[in-house]
Amino acid sequence: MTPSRPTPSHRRGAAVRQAVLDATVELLATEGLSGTRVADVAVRAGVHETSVYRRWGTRTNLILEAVLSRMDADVPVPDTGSTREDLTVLLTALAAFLATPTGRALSRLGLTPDDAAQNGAAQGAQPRSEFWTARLTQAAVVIQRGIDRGDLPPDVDPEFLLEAMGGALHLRILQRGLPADRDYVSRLVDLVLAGARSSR
Amino acid sequence: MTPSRPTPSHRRGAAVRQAVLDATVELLATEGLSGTRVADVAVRAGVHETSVYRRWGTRTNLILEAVLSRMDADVPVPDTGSTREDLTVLLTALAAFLATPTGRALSRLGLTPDDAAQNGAAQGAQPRSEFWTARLTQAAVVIQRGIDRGDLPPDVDPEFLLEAMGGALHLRILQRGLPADRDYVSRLVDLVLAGARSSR
Amino acid sequence: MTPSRPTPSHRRGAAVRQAVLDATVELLATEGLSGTRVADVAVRAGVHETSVYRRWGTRTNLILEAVLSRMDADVPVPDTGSTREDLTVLLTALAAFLATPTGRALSRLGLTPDDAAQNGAAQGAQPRSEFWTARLTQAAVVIQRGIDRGDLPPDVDPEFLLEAMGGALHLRILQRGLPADRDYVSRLVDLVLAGARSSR
Amino acid sequence: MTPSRPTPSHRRGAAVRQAVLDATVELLATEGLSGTRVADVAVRAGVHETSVYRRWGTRTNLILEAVLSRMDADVPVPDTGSTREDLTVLLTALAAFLATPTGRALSRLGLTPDDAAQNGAAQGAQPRSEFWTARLTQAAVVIQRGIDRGDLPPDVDPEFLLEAMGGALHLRILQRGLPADRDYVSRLVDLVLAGARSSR
DNA sequence: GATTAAACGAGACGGTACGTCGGGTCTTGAA
DNA sequence: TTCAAGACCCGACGTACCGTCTCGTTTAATC
Repeated sequence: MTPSRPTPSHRRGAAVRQAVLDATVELLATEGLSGTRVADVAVRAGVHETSVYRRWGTRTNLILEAVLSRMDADVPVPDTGSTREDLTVLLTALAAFLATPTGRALSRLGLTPDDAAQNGAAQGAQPRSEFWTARLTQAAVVIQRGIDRGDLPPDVDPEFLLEAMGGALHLRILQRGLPADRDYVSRLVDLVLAGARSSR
Repeated sequence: MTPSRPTPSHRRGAAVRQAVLDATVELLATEGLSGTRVADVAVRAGVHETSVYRRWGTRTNLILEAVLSRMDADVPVPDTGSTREDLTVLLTALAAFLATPTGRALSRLGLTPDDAAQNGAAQGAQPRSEFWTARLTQAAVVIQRGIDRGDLPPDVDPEFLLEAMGGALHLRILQRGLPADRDYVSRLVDLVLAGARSSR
Repeated sequence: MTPSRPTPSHRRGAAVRQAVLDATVELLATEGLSGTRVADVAVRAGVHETSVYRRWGTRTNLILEAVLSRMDADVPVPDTGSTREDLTVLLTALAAFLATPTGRALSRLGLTPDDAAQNGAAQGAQPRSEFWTARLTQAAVVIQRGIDRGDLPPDVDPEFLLEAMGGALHLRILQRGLPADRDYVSRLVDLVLAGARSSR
Repeated sequence: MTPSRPTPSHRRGAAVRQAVLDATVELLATEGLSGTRVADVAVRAGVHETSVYRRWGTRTNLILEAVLSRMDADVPVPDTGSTREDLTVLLTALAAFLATPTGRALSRLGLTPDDAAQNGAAQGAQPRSEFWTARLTQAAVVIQRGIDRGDLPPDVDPEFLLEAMGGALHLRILQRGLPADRDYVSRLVDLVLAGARSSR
């Protein structure tokens, strides 16, 4: 299954890192979030548990990194020439990813440890938050191209629109456990596009 | 099935039940999700830990029930006479609830145990899923009144619209850790209302 | 198996008592000591758990009474006309009983609750102790008949001899888990009889 | 399999092991069997409860090992030059040990878990059984020396005699809760010695 | 034959201990 | 320096079973 993973007893740096990340994603996919234990990851990666802790510090960090890297790979930003098509493709990929055990894990990781951000302001590094912001910013080009193309009015807020669409999928798939098929995505894109064109 | 007359045990049971649920909500609010331990809940409720396990079986069940009952109480369905206003009020309340530690807990509870729904179909009872469905159905009257009033075209799908709006808040608040102020809610309502009026 | 046990919903006194005792012995035989739970006994006896506690107070009391009554029934005092034969029969029956799960339970019940008799003197009722004393006294007639018959010198201590023989079986069967066959019993009787005849 | 050199983990392990065993014996002596809780043992040994479970698996295993090691230390095999004296010393020590809370615990530990040995044959490791066998074998030299010395006929069975004497003490002290003073031990030795010399 | 007290059914609860799980740390030896 | 190895710490979860409590209900003896 996994390509011959060299285990020369003492591998170094990047090799260990990648092996662990791969093992994490695999376990996430087969065992789910709570079934993904650091010890198991270590065994599967052919690495000692201590090494994992040395590098990532906590289980949450490890999983977060694994999941986010996976999402980056699985949900690319398309460029088909059509705003509508771009969004459909993007959201379909997102829906597919979220339906995955790996994707499901994302929603359960909490901002940093638990809900540390109890006080109004975000005081520390919040990897997940930053990730979403980065992700939305990346995807914003799809909207931007629509504006440039004249498909959309120039005053729309790209991130806002994407947040609305992504959020719908998030809620439907992750919270409600319902599927988001092509038709659903289509209606969603239509709704938001129509709203964006006529609002204000 | 409902006992014709509430036996004394039932009466005592109900008292215990409520005390535990209240204690859970309180701890959720002050200690956060991971800080809410069954033992502490029991102490605070003046009840023995075993009684909690007898009734709810697992920590997750307990917290789920507590959170959901709380949300029902904190996010009522308004009826102001204006569709726009109804939605604004509803979503503002939802946003406020989600920003709460109690609300935050909701997104981290997973469908039933972990991600048990690995196999395509939902095979068991999934309290959270059912809850959202019920919640959206309840709130659908707001949209329906808009249709009756002529505010919205008759062919819109109430749950779909609510899912889109609720999802946006969900993603923004719970995943991104950003606030959703009144203005944000406003724009969201505008977007979806405009989309609903002109799409298709 | 059990003869039609009348279960007219609310049985009284002696009937309940006997049903519970029977159920206890049965469970002891099939499930062993630690597998004999009060709740199970109650179910099997067709009686409510509370009734068991009302009557016997503690699990230990219940089991003790059940075991002792059983031993009285299973290990009768014989009278064959021969001292040697009497002892052989008696000890063989005892060995058989001790090899039983029910018999095995006896050695694990402790004097009263735990080891309450830490202080030198026995301060309370110790049913098991009394039971053994009574049992040895009963069986002493076998020795006494031997004395009367001239088989044994008049100054031997009946209880002492029985204690030695019973103890050997006890240790061998209950502690060592070894069988005590007819030959073993025979040698034991020979040893003690020979000792009693020639000592002092 | 035995590690050629004790690794540091082993060294630390041994320290923990001894501390736990000591703590167990102490608690056994002061609190009795049922008062000896794993948690308390751990605290007293300055070790975490989990470490105890890691090593011994169950409370029973722990206590068994503690008790048996203690008995080995408290009941040495004497060599006074006189068979009668050897036996008296040996049995007196045994009686003293059995009268101890620690000794008392021995009789209540069951063969392995409960009465698992329900089926005729001993299918697994039964530490207590093996212990007694080893103990009797050790003590057999006392009898053997008696034979060599001409005190006893050459065809007597050493273990058999010891079992008889040990069993008497066992029954008297552990089951009947009665004391076994020096005179009692004396009579017991006399009885068995006389029997052994003249029987058959 | 109605009344009443003792015994029983029923079900939840209190309480204590056992054992499990998994995240995370520490020490030492070796590559 | 990094990693392997293995025991440990720590804290929470969940389970098992004993025994108690309250109250409704039945039964048997009494008036």
